[in-house]
Amino acid sequence: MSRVDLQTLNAPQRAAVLHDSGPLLVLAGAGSGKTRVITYRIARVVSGGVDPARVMAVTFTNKAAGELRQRAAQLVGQGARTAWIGTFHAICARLLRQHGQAIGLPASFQIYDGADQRALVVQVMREISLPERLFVPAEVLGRIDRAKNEGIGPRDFRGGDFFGDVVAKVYPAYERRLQAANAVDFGGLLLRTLELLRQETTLAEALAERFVHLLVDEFQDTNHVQYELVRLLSGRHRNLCVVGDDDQSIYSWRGADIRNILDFERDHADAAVVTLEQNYRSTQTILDAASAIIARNSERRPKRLFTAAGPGAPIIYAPCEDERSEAAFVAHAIARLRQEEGLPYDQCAVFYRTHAQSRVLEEALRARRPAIPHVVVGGVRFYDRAEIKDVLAYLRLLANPTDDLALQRIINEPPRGIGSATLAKISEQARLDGSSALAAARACATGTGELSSGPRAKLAAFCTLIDELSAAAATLPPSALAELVLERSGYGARLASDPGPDGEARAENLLELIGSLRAYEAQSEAPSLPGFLEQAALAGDLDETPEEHGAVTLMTVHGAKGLEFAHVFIVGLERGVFPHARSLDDPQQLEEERRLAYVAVTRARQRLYLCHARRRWLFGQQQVNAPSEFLTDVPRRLLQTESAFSGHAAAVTPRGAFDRSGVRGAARGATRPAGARGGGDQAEERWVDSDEDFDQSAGASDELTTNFRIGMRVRHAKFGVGSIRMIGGTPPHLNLTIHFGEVGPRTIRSEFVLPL
DNA sequence: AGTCCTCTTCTTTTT
DNA sequence: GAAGAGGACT
Repeated sequence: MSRVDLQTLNAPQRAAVLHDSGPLLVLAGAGSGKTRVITYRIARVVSGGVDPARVMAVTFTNKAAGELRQRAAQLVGQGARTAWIGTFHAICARLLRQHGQAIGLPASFQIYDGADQRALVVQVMREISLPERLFVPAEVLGRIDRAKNEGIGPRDFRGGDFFGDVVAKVYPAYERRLQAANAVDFGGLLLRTLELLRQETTLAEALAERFVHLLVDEFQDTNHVQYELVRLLSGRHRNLCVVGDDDQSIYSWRGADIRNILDFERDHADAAVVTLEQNYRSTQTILDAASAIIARNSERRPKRLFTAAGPGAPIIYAPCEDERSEAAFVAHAIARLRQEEGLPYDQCAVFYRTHAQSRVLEEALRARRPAIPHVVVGGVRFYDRAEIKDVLAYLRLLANPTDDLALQRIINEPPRGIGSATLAKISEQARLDGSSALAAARACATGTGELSSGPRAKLAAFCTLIDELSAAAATLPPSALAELVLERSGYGARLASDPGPDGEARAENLLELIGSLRAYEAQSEAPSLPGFLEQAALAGDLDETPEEHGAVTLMTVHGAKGLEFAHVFIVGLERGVFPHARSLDDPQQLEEERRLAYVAVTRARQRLYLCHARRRWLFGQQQVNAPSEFLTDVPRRLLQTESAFSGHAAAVTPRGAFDRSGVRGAARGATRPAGARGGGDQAEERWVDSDEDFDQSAGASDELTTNFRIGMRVRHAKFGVGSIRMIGGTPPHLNLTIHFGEVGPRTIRSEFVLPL
């Protein structure tokens, strides 16, 4: 291993790299050189004589896979190219393309992304007349996805509860539709691969024989199906190296099961375990803060990060009046860093819990005198933009004529006079014939059905268009085909004739699409339309992180995993924002939020800024939130408060005052006629308005009053306004007063005193 | 059939 | 505050 210098590794890292054979668990704390261990290990295995083509390394994101591939190539040279390095989804797609026929999947199958899945669920629900008002399609889909992640196919799915029984009706129909469209969804890529390996045991054995070494990155994020896949593929040689950090498990909502890493030793009795605790990234101060946050979780392997670096600068705590001054603070601080320390912008990053928070920050960065260059990573995926999806739908239909979803998307896009009435006839025809929508459209256009001549001619014209394009698809490279689609469909012309402000942006996006098609053709060995569509479907929204662009990076905490920056700002540290409101009443979800906070904090190398806003405009409403517990968990000695900014922070909400206009349900509900449609029923909302700065709250006074609104549903009346008082003394008591709004002349009000 | 407007709903995180 | 659905109007 010529270029692998073991001397640069610390003892446990070296142990992990040199571990010979058998299962290996590497518990890698944040910033402990995890990627290095993986790449060095690959290099060592290869230099030890193993054919790189017999090494598989699996990651979760395309970004991580790309980095791994690149760094492996640096160490082993071009031979690394033949190694199987990719995301679970990409590797499964590859296996299914090669061998999927055995389970009835044509090699040209399509990959449906989240949007496609949702559309499909809506269709199925309409088909079996499930009211969307009652059953939210996204939740139905969520349940289906969860089942898939747990390895439960449509046949094995049992509802178990009221909602589950509804899902049990949708799931099989949904799966049938997928099959009919020759499509596989994200979960299906994994589940069907598992199905394939279980059914085709010869194939499974051959693959297990082939892959001498299997490495899995971010093992804490594996779900049950992924775990099984790994188990099967590594079953022959048992050289399974899993790397992960239970404290950084932040994808349980996607089916990740933290138990996979916590129980690895139980499942592999002879597993070697290496723990990497030395951190090479952050200052001790930052690590202390991170430890203080994560220490409150119960489900974790105890470990303690340490660093040889000194304590470094204190963490800046910035309480702000509202989200705008919070954003202004961030912009101000970055500008100052730039001015006083000459810090490059790309050394700074701002993390938030949800994408919705990025807007204010962008505005604030743009508003500064010399505007601060910035990049927002993630958000709307490129391939999710409407115009891109439209053109892709044409391409998909050409690649796969049974893709009904694609047909429906473009049959009247651009408008060509084919409306809902015609569409209904087509789907009726498709149902009668048991054919695809495109075939049914052809039948309607040529047959003597009850379609009147006008629509029929329009439909015929559309069919001719598709025929013409399919003929071209046989000979043209994908990029030329896309151009032809734009030209012949009239899509390009329509876009050109629409010079709206974002019309230009959309035209640009289409050019970029053509560009990415060309890039794909240049870089791929055997470019094909299905190949490109696969790449597009599997592309994530944060695949390329432009760190070299000299710009401040704005992203969600989820997007930040695996990255590091010299200066990190975490904004919106408020109860209800981060931790997210939906996690507040579930201890397990709260633990995940905590891990998320841990991930955020450990991204910082030198300086960390923790911000929160007292008031925030959210849901189009002014809200008042208490500081996040993740903030208050950080020991005071690590913090330096910076409230001098803009003077707003000094303003304290008068005790007991509560802006009536902020009371959404009470104000609106009162004016709404009784018995109006029940659609307005809201999910529960809660947040707390604290009068006290959290800095002073502990011990400073024995009485603390906060106002709050609580949401509850009592028939159609909702929401209360109230106050909560902590009464000192031993034992301490809570005084809870709730106004349930006015009913006629009466105020409904309740008061409780609760011992703690 | 298409367009425009209003009303409603919903907001986590993503391969 | 945005996007989607549904309704009314052209």
